[in-house]
Amino acid sequence: MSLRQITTKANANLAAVNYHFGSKEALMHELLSQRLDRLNLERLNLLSNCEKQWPENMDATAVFAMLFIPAFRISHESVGGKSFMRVLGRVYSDRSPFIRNYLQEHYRPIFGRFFEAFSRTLPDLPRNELGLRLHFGLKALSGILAGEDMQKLIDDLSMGEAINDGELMARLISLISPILTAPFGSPEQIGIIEEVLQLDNATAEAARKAVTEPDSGTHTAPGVLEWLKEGRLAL
Amino acid sequence: MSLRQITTKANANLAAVNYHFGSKEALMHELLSQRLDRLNLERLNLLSNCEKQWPENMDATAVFAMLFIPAFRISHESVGGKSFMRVLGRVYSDRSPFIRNYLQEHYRPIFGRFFEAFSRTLPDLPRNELGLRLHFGLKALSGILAGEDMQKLIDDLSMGEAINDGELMARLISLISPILTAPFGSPEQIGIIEEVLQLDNATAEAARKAVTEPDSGTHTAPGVLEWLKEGRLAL
DNA sequence: TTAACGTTCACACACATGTTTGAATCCTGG
DNA sequence: CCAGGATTCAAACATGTGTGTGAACGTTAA
Repeated sequence: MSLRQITTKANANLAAVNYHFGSKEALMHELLSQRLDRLNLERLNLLSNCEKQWPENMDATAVFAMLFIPAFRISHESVGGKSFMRVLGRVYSDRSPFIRNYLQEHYRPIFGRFFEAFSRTLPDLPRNELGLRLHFGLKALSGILAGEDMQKLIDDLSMGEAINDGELMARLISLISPILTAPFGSPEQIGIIEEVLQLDNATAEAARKAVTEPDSGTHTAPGVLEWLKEGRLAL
Repeated sequence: MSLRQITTKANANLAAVNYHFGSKEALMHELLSQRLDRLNLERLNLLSNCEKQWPENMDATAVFAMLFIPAFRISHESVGGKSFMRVLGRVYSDRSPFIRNYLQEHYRPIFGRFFEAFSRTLPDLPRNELGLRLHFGLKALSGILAGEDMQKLIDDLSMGEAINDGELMARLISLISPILTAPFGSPEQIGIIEEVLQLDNATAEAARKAVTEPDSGTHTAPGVLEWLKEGRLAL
Protein backbone atom coordinates (compact mmCIF):
# COMPACT_ATOMS: atom_id res chain seq x y z
CA MET A 1 0.00 0.00 0.00
CA SER A 2 1.46 3.29 -1.13
CA LEU A 3 1.74 6.47 0.87
CA ARG A 4 -0.60 8.11 -1.62
CA GLN A 5 -3.32 5.58 -0.89
CA ILE A 6 -2.77 5.93 2.83
CA THR A 7 -2.77 9.71 2.92
CA THR A 8 -5.80 9.92 0.65
CA LYS A 9 -7.72 7.50 2.87
CA ALA A 10 -6.66 9.49 5.92
CA ASN A 11 -7.43 12.89 4.37
CA ALA A 12 -3.85 13.86 5.04
CA ASN A 13 -1.26 15.44 2.83
CA LEU A 14 1.34 13.26 1.21
CA ALA A 15 4.33 15.37 2.22
CA ALA A 16 3.15 15.49 5.82
CA VAL A 17 4.39 11.94 6.34
CA ASN A 18 7.96 12.82 5.49
CA TYR A 19 7.70 16.07 7.40
CA HIS A 20 6.50 14.52 10.65
CA PHE A 21 8.04 11.05 10.53
CA GLY A 22 10.96 11.37 8.15
CA SER A 23 10.18 8.38 5.98
CA LYS A 24 7.60 5.73 5.29
CA GLU A 25 9.56 3.20 7.33
CA ALA A 26 9.70 5.53 10.31
CA LEU A 27 5.94 5.97 10.08
CA MET A 28 5.48 2.23 10.25
CA HIS A 29 7.93 1.97 13.14
CA GLU A 30 5.85 4.51 15.01
CA LEU A 31 2.60 2.79 14.12
CA LEU A 32 3.86 -0.57 15.36
CA SER A 33 5.71 0.64 18.44
CA GLN A 34 2.71 2.59 19.65
CA ARG A 35 0.83 -0.61 20.38
CA LEU A 36 3.44 -3.38 20.21
CA ASP A 37 5.62 -2.00 22.98
CA ARG A 38 2.60 -1.82 25.26
CA LEU A 39 1.49 -5.29 24.18
CA ASN A 40 4.82 -6.91 24.98
CA LEU A 41 5.24 -5.01 28.22
CA GLU A 42 1.86 -6.27 29.40
CA ARG A 43 2.84 -9.77 28.38
CA LEU A 44 6.04 -9.66 30.40
CA ASN A 45 4.28 -8.22 33.43
CA LEU A 46 1.54 -10.81 33.25
CA LEU A 47 4.07 -13.63 33.00
CA SER A 48 6.17 -12.30 35.84
CA ASN A 49 3.17 -11.87 38.11
CA CYS A 50 1.85 -15.34 37.42
CA GLU A 51 5.28 -16.87 37.90
CA LYS A 52 5.59 -15.08 41.20
CA GLN A 53 2.13 -16.03 42.46
CA TRP A 54 1.97 -19.64 41.26
CA PRO A 55 5.53 -20.64 40.51
CA GLU A 56 4.91 -24.37 40.60
CA ASN A 57 1.64 -24.90 38.84
CA MET A 58 1.72 -23.55 35.32
CA ASP A 59 1.09 -25.59 32.22
CA ALA A 60 1.64 -24.71 28.58
CA THR A 61 -1.95 -23.62 28.05
CA ALA A 62 -1.57 -21.06 30.80
CA VAL A 63 1.60 -19.66 29.26
CA PHE A 64 -0.17 -19.38 25.93
CA ALA A 65 -2.95 -17.54 27.70
CA MET A 66 -0.41 -15.02 28.97
CA LEU A 67 0.63 -14.41 25.39
CA PHE A 68 -2.93 -14.03 24.17
CA ILE A 69 -4.68 -12.10 26.91
CA PRO A 70 -2.85 -8.80 26.33
CA ALA A 71 -3.46 -9.20 22.60
CA PHE A 72 -7.16 -9.70 23.25
CA ARG A 73 -7.19 -6.58 25.40
CA ILE A 74 -5.56 -4.47 22.73
CA SER A 75 -7.79 -5.89 20.03
CA HIS A 76 -10.77 -4.68 22.05
CA GLU A 77 -9.61 -1.08 22.32
CA SER A 78 -12.28 1.13 20.88
CA VAL A 79 -10.12 3.01 18.39
CA GLY A 80 -8.36 0.83 15.89
CA GLY A 81 -8.15 -2.26 18.06
CA LYS A 82 -9.48 -4.69 15.52
CA SER A 83 -7.63 -3.14 12.62
CA PHE A 84 -4.40 -3.23 14.57
CA MET A 85 -4.73 -6.98 14.92
CA ARG A 86 -5.18 -7.14 11.16
CA VAL A 87 -2.06 -5.05 10.74
CA LEU A 88 -0.24 -7.34 13.12
CA GLY A 89 -1.20 -10.42 11.17
CA ARG A 90 -0.12 -8.71 7.99
CA VAL A 91 3.16 -7.70 9.58
CA TYR A 92 3.95 -11.11 11.03
CA SER A 93 4.05 -12.63 7.58
CA ASP A 94 5.86 -9.79 5.83
CA ARG A 95 9.12 -10.56 4.07
CA SER A 96 10.76 -7.17 3.83
CA PRO A 97 13.97 -7.09 5.87
CA PHE A 98 12.86 -3.82 7.38
CA ILE A 99 9.81 -5.40 9.01
CA ARG A 100 11.65 -8.63 9.79
CA ASN A 101 14.43 -6.87 11.65
CA TYR A 102 12.05 -4.64 13.52
CA LEU A 103 9.99 -7.57 14.77
CA GLN A 104 13.05 -9.61 15.67
CA GLU A 105 14.53 -6.77 17.71
CA HIS A 106 11.27 -5.98 19.46
CA TYR A 107 10.42 -9.59 20.19
CA ARG A 108 13.78 -11.03 21.16
CA PRO A 109 13.52 -10.30 24.90
CA ILE A 110 9.91 -11.41 25.28
CA PHE A 111 10.52 -14.50 23.19
CA GLY A 112 13.37 -15.49 25.48
CA ARG A 113 11.33 -15.05 28.61
CA PHE A 114 8.38 -17.02 27.28
CA PHE A 115 10.64 -19.72 25.93
CA GLU A 116 11.95 -20.23 29.44
CA ALA A 117 8.42 -20.28 30.79
CA PHE A 118 7.35 -22.91 28.30
CA SER A 119 10.49 -24.85 29.04
CA ARG A 120 9.62 -24.96 32.74
CA THR A 121 6.13 -26.26 32.01
CA LEU A 122 7.56 -28.98 29.74
CA PRO A 123 10.69 -30.06 31.59
CA ASP A 124 10.94 -33.38 29.74
CA LEU A 125 10.98 -31.78 26.30
CA PRO A 126 14.51 -31.12 25.00
CA ARG A 127 15.09 -27.44 24.42
CA ASN A 128 15.79 -27.71 20.72
CA GLU A 129 12.67 -29.82 20.35
CA LEU A 130 10.73 -27.12 22.18
CA GLY A 131 12.22 -24.47 19.92
CA LEU A 132 11.17 -26.36 16.84
CA ARG A 133 7.65 -26.91 18.11
CA LEU A 134 7.28 -23.29 19.20
CA HIS A 135 8.51 -22.11 15.84
CA PHE A 136 5.94 -24.35 14.24
CA GLY A 137 3.09 -23.31 16.49
CA LEU A 138 3.71 -19.60 16.28
CA LYS A 139 3.96 -19.77 12.51
CA ALA A 140 0.57 -21.43 12.47
CA LEU A 141 -0.78 -18.76 14.76
CA SER A 142 0.53 -15.87 12.72
CA GLY A 143 -0.65 -17.62 9.60
CA ILE A 144 -4.26 -17.70 10.64
CA LEU A 145 -3.99 -14.29 12.24
CA ALA A 146 -2.86 -12.96 8.86
CA GLY A 147 -5.89 -14.52 7.21
CA GLU A 148 -7.86 -11.86 5.47
CA ASP A 149 -11.19 -12.70 7.04
CA MET A 150 -10.87 -12.50 10.81
CA GLN A 151 -14.63 -12.65 11.39
CA LYS A 152 -14.87 -15.90 9.47
CA LEU A 153 -12.10 -17.33 11.64
CA ILE A 154 -14.01 -16.39 14.79
CA ASP A 155 -17.15 -17.96 13.38
CA ASP A 156 -15.23 -21.13 12.63
CA LEU A 157 -13.74 -21.19 16.10
CA SER A 158 -17.11 -20.70 17.77
CA MET A 159 -18.60 -23.49 15.64
CA GLY A 160 -21.88 -21.66 15.27
CA GLU A 161 -22.57 -21.23 18.95
CA ALA A 162 -22.52 -18.02 20.91
CA ILE A 163 -19.09 -17.72 22.44
CA ASN A 164 -17.45 -15.34 24.84
CA ASP A 165 -13.89 -14.10 24.69
CA GLY A 166 -12.63 -16.57 27.25
CA GLU A 167 -14.02 -19.49 25.36
CA LEU A 168 -12.73 -18.12 22.08
CA MET A 169 -9.25 -17.84 23.51
CA ALA A 170 -9.50 -21.30 25.04
CA ARG A 171 -10.45 -22.70 21.64
CA LEU A 172 -7.44 -21.00 20.10
CA ILE A 173 -5.18 -22.40 22.80
CA SER A 174 -6.67 -25.83 22.41
CA LEU A 175 -5.66 -25.70 18.76
CA ILE A 176 -2.12 -24.55 19.29
CA SER A 177 -1.05 -26.20 22.54
CA PRO A 178 -1.08 -29.79 21.24
CA ILE A 179 1.80 -28.81 19.00
CA LEU A 180 3.87 -28.41 22.15
CA THR A 181 2.34 -31.02 24.40
CA ALA A 182 1.30 -33.89 22.18
CA PRO A 183 3.48 -36.97 22.22
CA PHE A 184 4.67 -38.17 18.87
CA GLY A 185 1.70 -40.29 17.98
CA SER A 186 -1.58 -41.20 19.60
CA PRO A 187 -2.49 -44.50 21.22
CA GLU A 188 -5.18 -45.00 18.56
CA GLN A 189 -2.55 -44.71 15.85
CA ILE A 190 -0.41 -47.33 17.53
CA GLY A 191 -3.42 -49.57 17.82
CA ILE A 192 -4.19 -49.23 14.14
CA ILE A 193 -0.58 -49.83 13.18
CA GLU A 194 -0.37 -52.92 15.34
CA GLU A 195 -3.56 -54.33 13.96
CA VAL A 196 -2.85 -53.57 10.32
CA LEU A 197 0.80 -54.38 10.14
CA GLN A 198 0.86 -57.18 12.71
CA LEU A 199 3.90 -55.66 14.36
CA ASP A 200 6.16 -57.96 16.29
CA ASN A 201 6.25 -57.35 20.00
CA ALA A 202 9.53 -55.44 20.03
CA THR A 203 8.42 -52.99 17.36
CA ALA A 204 5.04 -52.46 18.97
CA GLU A 205 6.74 -51.85 22.30
CA ALA A 206 9.07 -49.28 20.71
CA ALA A 207 6.13 -47.48 19.13
CA ARG A 208 4.25 -47.49 22.40
CA LYS A 209 7.33 -46.11 24.11
CA ALA A 210 7.54 -43.26 21.61
CA VAL A 211 3.98 -42.39 22.52
CA THR A 212 4.24 -42.58 26.26
CA GLU A 213 7.75 -41.18 26.63
CA PRO A 214 7.94 -38.14 24.39
CA ASP A 215 11.44 -37.33 25.56
CA SER A 216 13.05 -40.57 24.46
CA GLY A 217 15.43 -40.19 21.57
CA THR A 218 14.35 -39.29 18.07
CA HIS A 219 10.64 -39.08 17.68
CA THR A 220 8.90 -39.94 14.49
CA ALA A 221 5.34 -40.47 13.52
CA PRO A 222 4.66 -44.14 13.96
CA GLY A 223 3.00 -45.77 11.05
CA VAL A 224 4.65 -43.81 8.29
CA LEU A 225 8.05 -45.42 8.73
CA GLU A 226 6.41 -48.82 8.92
CA TRP A 227 4.42 -48.18 5.79
CA LEU A 228 7.60 -47.16 4.04
CA LYS A 229 9.33 -50.34 5.14
CA GLU A 230 6.41 -52.47 4.06
CA GLY A 231 6.48 -50.84 0.67
CA ARG A 232 2.98 -49.41 0.93
CA LEU A 233 4.45 -45.96 0.51
CA ALA A 234 7.65 -45.09 -1.29
CA LEU A 235 9.77 -42.01 -1.50
CA MET B 1 11.90 -9.31 -7.70
CA SER B 2 11.77 -7.43 -10.96
CA LEU B 3 11.94 -8.86 -14.45
CA ARG B 4 15.16 -6.92 -14.94
CA GLN B 5 16.79 -8.71 -12.00
CA ILE B 6 15.50 -12.06 -13.21
CA THR B 7 16.58 -11.66 -16.82
CA THR B 8 19.98 -10.35 -15.81
CA LYS B 9 20.51 -13.32 -13.49
CA ALA B 10 19.39 -15.67 -16.26
CA ASN B 11 21.45 -13.96 -18.95
CA ALA B 12 18.27 -13.44 -20.92
CA ASN B 13 16.88 -10.39 -22.59
CA LEU B 14 14.20 -8.39 -20.86
CA ALA B 15 11.83 -8.26 -23.81
CA ALA B 16 12.09 -12.00 -24.34
CA VAL B 17 9.78 -12.59 -21.39
CA ASN B 18 6.93 -10.64 -22.93
CA TYR B 19 7.65 -12.12 -26.32
CA HIS B 20 7.53 -15.75 -25.19
CA PHE B 21 5.12 -15.63 -22.26
CA GLY B 22 3.10 -12.49 -22.83
CA SER B 23 3.47 -11.04 -19.35
CA LYS B 24 5.26 -11.46 -16.06
CA GLU B 25 2.23 -13.15 -14.55
CA ALA B 26 2.03 -15.63 -17.42
CA LEU B 27 5.69 -16.44 -16.85
CA MET B 28 4.99 -17.23 -13.23
CA HIS B 29 1.94 -19.28 -14.17
CA GLU B 30 4.12 -21.34 -16.43
CA LEU B 31 6.85 -21.68 -13.81
CA LEU B 32 4.38 -22.90 -11.20
CA SER B 33 2.27 -25.11 -13.42
CA GLN B 34 5.32 -26.89 -14.77
CA ARG B 35 5.91 -28.57 -11.44
CA LEU B 36 2.72 -28.00 -9.43
CA ASP B 37 0.44 -29.79 -11.86
CA ARG B 38 2.69 -32.82 -11.74
CA LEU B 39 2.93 -32.58 -7.95
CA ASN B 40 -0.81 -32.55 -7.42
CA LEU B 41 -1.45 -35.23 -10.00
CA GLU B 42 0.97 -37.52 -8.21
CA ARG B 43 -0.72 -36.74 -4.94
CA LEU B 44 -4.15 -37.65 -6.27
CA ASN B 45 -2.86 -40.85 -7.82
CA LEU B 46 -1.08 -41.85 -4.64
CA LEU B 47 -4.18 -41.21 -2.56
CA SER B 48 -6.43 -43.10 -4.95
CA ASN B 49 -4.11 -46.08 -5.07
CA CYS B 50 -3.79 -46.30 -1.31
CA GLU B 51 -7.52 -45.90 -0.82
CA LYS B 52 -8.10 -48.70 -3.28
CA GLN B 53 -5.54 -51.05 -1.76
CA TRP B 54 -6.16 -50.43 1.93
CA PRO B 55 -9.56 -48.77 2.14
CA GLU B 56 -10.11 -49.52 5.82
CA ASN B 57 -6.82 -48.92 7.50
CA MET B 58 -5.58 -45.41 6.93
CA ASP B 59 -4.84 -42.93 9.66
CA ALA B 60 -4.17 -39.21 9.43
CA THR B 61 -0.39 -39.63 9.43
CA ALA B 62 -0.67 -41.81 6.32
CA VAL B 63 -2.78 -39.21 4.53
CA PHE B 64 -0.23 -36.56 5.40
CA ALA B 65 2.43 -38.84 4.00
CA MET B 66 0.54 -38.94 0.71
CA LEU B 67 0.66 -35.16 0.62
CA PHE B 68 4.37 -35.04 1.41
CA ILE B 69 5.86 -37.91 -0.55
CA PRO B 70 5.32 -36.39 -4.00
CA ALA B 71 6.71 -33.10 -2.69
CA PHE B 72 9.80 -34.90 -1.43
CA ARG B 73 10.23 -36.52 -4.81
CA ILE B 74 10.03 -33.23 -6.66
CA SER B 75 12.34 -31.53 -4.19
CA HIS B 76 14.93 -34.19 -5.01
CA GLU B 77 14.88 -33.61 -8.75
CA SER B 78 18.36 -32.77 -9.86
CA VAL B 79 17.57 -29.54 -11.66
CA GLY B 80 15.92 -26.91 -9.53
CA GLY B 81 14.25 -29.30 -7.14
CA LYS B 82 15.39 -27.61 -3.98
CA SER B 83 14.90 -24.12 -5.30
CA PHE B 84 11.40 -25.00 -6.43
CA MET B 85 10.50 -25.90 -2.87
CA ARG B 86 11.81 -22.51 -1.83
CA VAL B 87 9.68 -20.90 -4.51
CA LEU B 88 6.71 -22.91 -3.28
CA GLY B 89 7.17 -21.73 0.27
CA ARG B 90 7.48 -18.18 -0.97
CA VAL B 91 4.35 -18.57 -3.08
CA TYR B 92 2.24 -20.14 -0.33
CA SER B 93 2.59 -17.04 1.79
CA ASP B 94 2.20 -14.50 -0.99
CA ARG B 95 -0.60 -11.97 -0.73
CA SER B 96 -1.03 -10.82 -4.29
CA PRO B 97 -4.48 -11.77 -5.58
CA PHE B 98 -2.88 -13.10 -8.71
CA ILE B 99 -0.93 -15.76 -6.79
CA ARG B 100 -3.79 -16.37 -4.36
CA ASN B 101 -6.29 -17.07 -7.10
CA TYR B 102 -3.89 -19.26 -8.99
CA LEU B 103 -3.20 -21.44 -5.96
CA GLN B 104 -6.85 -21.62 -4.99
CA GLU B 105 -7.88 -22.74 -8.46
CA HIS B 106 -5.09 -25.27 -8.77
CA TYR B 107 -5.57 -26.69 -5.29
CA ARG B 108 -9.34 -26.77 -4.97
CA PRO B 109 -9.83 -30.28 -6.39
CA ILE B 110 -6.93 -31.88 -4.53
CA PHE B 111 -7.89 -30.13 -1.32
CA GLY B 112 -11.39 -31.54 -1.58
CA ARG B 113 -10.16 -35.06 -2.15
CA PHE B 114 -7.72 -34.94 0.75
CA PHE B 115 -10.26 -33.34 3.01
CA GLU B 116 -12.52 -36.33 2.43
CA ALA B 117 -9.61 -38.68 3.08
CA PHE B 118 -8.79 -36.98 6.36
CA SER B 119 -12.45 -36.97 7.26
CA ARG B 120 -12.63 -40.75 6.80
CA THR B 121 -9.63 -41.28 9.05
CA LEU B 122 -11.19 -39.07 11.73
CA PRO B 123 -14.86 -40.00 11.58
CA ASP B 124 -15.62 -38.61 15.03
CA LEU B 125 -14.31 -35.15 14.23
CA PRO B 126 -17.02 -32.75 13.00
CA ARG B 127 -16.30 -31.58 9.49
CA ASN B 128 -16.08 -27.88 10.31
CA GLU B 129 -13.76 -28.75 13.18
CA LEU B 130 -11.62 -30.71 10.75
CA GLY B 131 -11.63 -27.79 8.33
CA LEU B 132 -10.45 -25.45 11.03
CA ARG B 133 -7.70 -27.77 12.17
CA LEU B 134 -6.54 -28.46 8.63
CA HIS B 135 -6.47 -24.76 7.89
CA PHE B 136 -4.37 -24.30 10.99
CA GLY B 137 -2.01 -27.15 10.27
CA LEU B 138 -1.41 -26.31 6.64
CA LYS B 139 -0.73 -22.68 7.53
CA ALA B 140 1.89 -23.88 9.97
CA LEU B 141 3.37 -26.11 7.31
CA SER B 142 3.54 -23.42 4.67
CA GLY B 143 4.89 -21.05 7.27
CA ILE B 144 7.94 -23.13 8.04
CA LEU B 145 8.29 -24.10 4.41
CA ALA B 146 8.53 -20.41 3.59
CA GLY B 147 11.25 -19.98 6.18
CA GLU B 148 14.30 -18.59 4.52
CA ASP B 149 16.71 -21.20 5.84
CA MET B 150 15.52 -24.63 4.78
CA GLN B 151 18.77 -26.34 5.74
CA LYS B 152 18.50 -25.02 9.28
CA LEU B 153 14.99 -26.43 9.48
CA ILE B 154 16.21 -29.85 8.41
CA ASP B 155 18.99 -29.69 10.97
CA ASP B 156 16.45 -28.79 13.64
CA LEU B 157 14.18 -31.63 12.60
CA SER B 158 16.99 -34.16 12.63
CA MET B 159 18.08 -32.97 16.09
CA GLY B 160 21.73 -33.39 15.27
CA GLU B 161 21.56 -36.99 14.25
CA ALA B 162 21.98 -38.41 10.80
CA ILE B 163 18.54 -38.77 9.34
CA ASN B 164 17.14 -40.24 6.16
CA ASP B 165 14.28 -38.86 4.12
CA GLY B 166 11.73 -41.22 5.59
CA GLU B 167 12.61 -40.24 9.12
CA LEU B 168 12.67 -36.56 8.17
CA MET B 169 9.19 -36.81 6.75
CA ALA B 170 8.00 -38.79 9.74
CA ARG B 171 9.32 -36.06 12.02
CA LEU B 172 7.46 -33.46 9.99
CA ILE B 173 4.27 -35.52 10.17
CA SER B 174 4.72 -36.03 13.89
CA LEU B 175 4.73 -32.26 14.26
CA ILE B 176 1.68 -31.56 12.16
CA SER B 177 -0.61 -34.50 12.78
CA PRO B 178 -1.32 -33.73 16.46
CA ILE B 179 -3.11 -30.62 15.26
CA LEU B 180 -5.69 -32.92 13.70
CA THR B 181 -5.65 -35.83 16.07
CA ALA B 182 -4.97 -34.42 19.51
CA PRO B 183 -7.93 -34.16 21.85
CA PHE B 184 -8.47 -30.77 23.40
CA GLY B 185 -6.16 -31.14 26.30
CA SER B 186 -3.76 -33.78 27.58
CA PRO B 187 -4.28 -36.06 30.56
CA GLU B 188 -1.33 -34.39 32.27
CA GLN B 189 -3.03 -31.02 31.95
CA ILE B 190 -6.18 -32.37 33.51
CA GLY B 191 -4.13 -33.82 36.34
CA ILE B 192 -2.47 -30.48 36.96
CA ILE B 193 -5.75 -28.62 36.82
CA GLU B 194 -7.39 -31.02 39.23
CA GLU B 195 -4.52 -30.80 41.64
CA VAL B 196 -4.06 -27.06 41.49
CA LEU B 197 -7.64 -25.93 41.38
CA GLN B 198 -9.12 -28.75 43.50
CA LEU B 199 -11.89 -29.25 41.00
CA ASP B 200 -15.11 -30.73 42.24
CA ASN B 201 -15.89 -34.15 40.85
CA ALA B 202 -18.39 -32.99 38.25
CA THR B 203 -16.01 -30.44 36.75
CA ALA B 204 -13.11 -32.87 36.74
CA GLU B 205 -15.29 -35.45 35.06
CA ALA B 206 -16.34 -32.95 32.38
CA ALA B 207 -12.73 -32.03 31.75
CA ARG B 208 -11.72 -35.67 31.53
CA LYS B 209 -14.58 -36.26 29.11
CA ALA B 210 -13.38 -33.43 26.89
CA VAL B 211 -10.02 -35.17 26.74
CA THR B 212 -11.18 -38.68 26.09
CA GLU B 213 -14.11 -37.86 23.82
CA PRO B 214 -12.86 -35.28 21.36
CA ASP B 215 -16.17 -35.25 19.51
CA SER B 216 -18.29 -34.14 22.43
CA GLY B 217 -19.66 -30.65 22.09
CA THR B 218 -17.56 -27.52 22.19
CA HIS B 219 -13.95 -28.19 22.98
CA THR B 220 -11.83 -25.76 24.88
CA ALA B 221 -8.48 -25.96 26.51
CA PRO B 222 -9.09 -27.04 30.06
CA GLY B 223 -7.31 -24.97 32.59
CA VAL B 224 -7.59 -21.63 30.90
CA LEU B 225 -11.31 -21.25 31.46
CA GLU B 226 -10.86 -22.35 35.03
CA TRP B 227 -8.06 -19.88 35.59
CA LEU B 228 -10.25 -17.17 34.18
CA LYS B 229 -13.09 -18.11 36.50
CA GLU B 230 -10.78 -18.23 39.51
CA GLY B 231 -9.51 -14.76 38.64
CA ARG B 232 -5.93 -15.87 38.16
CA LEU B 233 -6.13 -14.58 34.62
CA ALA B 234 -8.37 -11.82 33.35
CA LEU B 235 -9.33 -10.56 29.95
C1' DT C 1 20.07 -16.53 -53.45
C1' DT C 2 16.42 -14.54 -51.45
C1' DA C 3 12.15 -13.84 -49.30
C1' DA C 4 9.77 -14.82 -45.09
C1' DC C 5 9.42 -15.76 -40.57
C1' DG C 6 10.73 -16.37 -35.81
C1' DT C 7 13.67 -14.39 -32.50
C1' DT C 8 16.79 -11.09 -30.12
C1' DC C 9 17.97 -6.70 -28.59
C1' DA C 10 18.38 -1.78 -27.17
C1' DC C 11 15.55 1.69 -26.31
C1' DA C 12 11.50 4.27 -25.12
C1' DC C 13 6.92 4.70 -23.06
C1' DA C 14 3.59 5.15 -19.40
C1' DC C 15 2.98 4.79 -14.88
C1' DA C 16 3.66 4.31 -9.75
C1' DT C 17 6.57 4.87 -5.96
C1' DG C 18 9.03 7.54 -1.92
C1' DT C 19 11.02 11.85 -1.31
C1' DT C 20 12.18 16.85 -1.83
C1' DT C 21 11.15 21.61 -2.68
C1' DG C 22 9.50 26.16 -2.13
C1' DA C 23 5.77 28.94 -1.58
C1' DA C 24 1.44 29.64 1.02
C1' DT C 25 -0.84 29.35 5.31
C1' DC C 26 -1.52 28.89 10.21
C1' DC C 27 -0.37 29.66 14.87
C1' DT C 28 1.69 31.71 18.72
C1' DG C 29 4.72 34.58 21.72
C1' DG C 30 6.16 39.24 22.41
C1' DC D 1 -0.68 43.59 15.93
C1' DC D 2 2.68 41.13 13.79
C1' DA D 3 7.18 38.84 13.11
C1' DG D 4 8.92 34.25 12.91
C1' DG D 5 8.76 29.63 13.33
C1' DA D 6 5.83 25.53 12.53
C1' DT D 7 2.91 23.35 9.43
C1' DT D 8 0.33 22.43 5.07
C1' DC D 9 0.07 21.87 0.31
C1' DA D 10 0.72 21.25 -4.75
C1' DA D 11 4.06 20.37 -7.77
C1' DA D 12 8.22 18.37 -9.25
C1' DC D 13 12.04 14.99 -8.94
C1' DA D 14 14.51 10.65 -9.20
C1' DT D 15 14.01 6.08 -9.63
C1' DG D 16 12.17 1.56 -10.66
C1' DT D 17 8.48 -1.04 -12.74
C1' DG D 18 6.06 -3.89 -16.64
C1' DT D 19 5.29 -3.42 -21.30
C1' DG D 20 5.57 -1.88 -26.24
C1' DT D 21 8.33 -0.79 -30.60
C1' DG D 22 11.03 -1.17 -34.48
C1' DA D 23 15.24 -2.36 -36.33
C1' DA D 24 18.75 -6.02 -36.57
C1' DC D 25 19.76 -10.81 -36.66
C1' DG D 26 19.49 -15.79 -37.69
C1' DT D 27 17.33 -19.68 -39.76
C1' DT D 28 14.90 -22.03 -43.29
C1' DA D 29 12.40 -23.29 -47.33
C1' DA D 30 11.45 -22.18 -52.17
